[in-house]
Amino acid sequence: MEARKVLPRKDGRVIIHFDYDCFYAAVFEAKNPSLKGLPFAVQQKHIIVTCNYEARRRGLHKLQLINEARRTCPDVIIELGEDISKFRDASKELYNFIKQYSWNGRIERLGFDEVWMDVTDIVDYNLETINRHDLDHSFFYTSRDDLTEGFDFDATIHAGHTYPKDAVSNLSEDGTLNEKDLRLKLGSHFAMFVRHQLEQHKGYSSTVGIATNKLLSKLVGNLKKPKGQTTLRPIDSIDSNSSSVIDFMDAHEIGKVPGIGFKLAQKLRELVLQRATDRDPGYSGIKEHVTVSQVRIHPDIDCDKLEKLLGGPGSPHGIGYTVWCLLHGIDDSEVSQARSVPRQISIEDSYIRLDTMPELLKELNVLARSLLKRMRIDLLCDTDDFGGSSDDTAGDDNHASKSSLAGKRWLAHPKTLRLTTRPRMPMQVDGTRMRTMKRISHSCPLPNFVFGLHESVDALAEKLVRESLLSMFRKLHPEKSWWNLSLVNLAVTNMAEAAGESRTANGRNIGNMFKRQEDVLKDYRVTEADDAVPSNAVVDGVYDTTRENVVVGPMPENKDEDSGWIEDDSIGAATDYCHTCGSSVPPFAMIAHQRFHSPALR
DNA sequence: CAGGGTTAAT
DNA sequence: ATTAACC
Repeated sequence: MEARKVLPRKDGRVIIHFDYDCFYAAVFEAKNPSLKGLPFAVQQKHIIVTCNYEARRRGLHKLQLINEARRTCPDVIIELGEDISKFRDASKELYNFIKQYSWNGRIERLGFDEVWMDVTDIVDYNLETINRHDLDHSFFYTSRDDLTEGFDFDATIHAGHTYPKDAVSNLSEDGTLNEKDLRLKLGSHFAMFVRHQLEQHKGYSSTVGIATNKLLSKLVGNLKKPKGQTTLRPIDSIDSNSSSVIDFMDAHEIGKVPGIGFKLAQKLRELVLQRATDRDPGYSGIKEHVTVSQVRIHPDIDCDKLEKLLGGPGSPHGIGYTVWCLLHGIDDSEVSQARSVPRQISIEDSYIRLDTMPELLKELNVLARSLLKRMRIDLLCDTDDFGGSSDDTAGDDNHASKSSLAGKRWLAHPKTLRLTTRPRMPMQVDGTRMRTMKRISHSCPLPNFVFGLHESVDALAEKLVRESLLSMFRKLHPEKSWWNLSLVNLAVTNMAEAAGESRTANGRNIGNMFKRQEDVLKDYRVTEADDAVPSNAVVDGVYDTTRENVVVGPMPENKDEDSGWIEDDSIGAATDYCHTCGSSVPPFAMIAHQRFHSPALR
């Protein structure tokens, strides 16, 4: 390994990061706009998960206890947000909306309320056509195909705010630096435009950051929190003695840097504060505010030392180098391509107390049902009807509410089923409870019967619990050990995409093209500018979307994996029911089943 | 370190 | 197959 000098940041890209403002609250407000002026919060279990800005003005904040919130603001309106399906739906809708403005498909979601977009290609295209002698009367092309689509803008300035606040605007005259700056200016105007479309057509406001990589774009957006946008201009002095990026990163608390989570942050703090962050007898609430600069300045900080400190069993290789890069604002990770199917589907719930078999079985059934429903929503698509639409006209086939399943096929088959629990730690002698959030999990092949569309979700869920989940649970919590769960999570992972899979066409397996449903955008006309929008950036555009969305990616290599899932040979017709847990158990297995219960009951 | 997740990298 | 990290 070489002693690296300043390996330069790559500033060749333009990345936009969107963050929808108080998203959960905004979803409720979109449906019920009268909430907007009122203090409004969304509750999950006993906490406020988010609240709108009116509520924040009155002293509420995220992750606040309900009681405390009501005391602080008796007028607050609270809605329950434990069922997250509407948030998921809204998130997908907004994501798909933004995606229409992407040319290269590099658009990535993080959680429900954040999206990155790599607009390098769009910026470069516009850079080629822009008139450098009349920058303040520029036109931004938002479509390659239709040159009437776009908006007027002033390319001499950034849209919105910038990080070096009012940086030396035209400091460098030598092409390269200005070119960098110009690219980000274009990016900022495009960001303003998309953000504006979002607000006009979907009713959601967002906060955005524009920079040359994912890390910086996300962080810089935070500077103007509600409804703002900020561009980070990478300005390095010629002698490398000063850098806006370094300055920007330096001020951050170490744990605020994306990619440095709880554990890494703790280790870095220990390094800087020498060995005493937590559990320091004598001190309880020390200020453990360690900044990026403190770590970066620290003598023991180079890639190798960091690797020794942070690397270990279970950590990714090269973590030291990665962290070193993050501290310096370097992040070469790509904005990932939009995917047509998720990598994983999981659902979970948490419990105050879950320590008996009947309760567990009930909860497993509930979770399994939701999981199967979600699989049918996210993984099932209409089988291609060739032009002549299949009876989707008036004739609702026999009342069938399940009619929708008729012509459906699976876009992907998850191959793995995973059960995760978070055991509640037993009480200690002093009555305290070792706080541990650790999860444990067990996985197994997902039985193929779950893909059957003729059986009801309820029936399939029961079968899944009986034939897979119970034995998995037993491996996580072996007999003899008493358990009390604070969380149960069920997931299907390891998606095998079924691209050209054709079981029906014997022998004939023509590579089938499938076109994604195209979102049909009506023509839009924008008339209003956002607060932060400079008046000259008012956009006036007409859009049409004939976006081809070809699914690229590895061919499915569909290994067998279909054809005859062998039933668990020990499962016969279940005729008896367990008196303890109520599950149906084949007679020959009842003895073992009972044994399963008894030691657990102490 | 709350709650209901998702993703990436072992 | 399991965990860390992120929202």
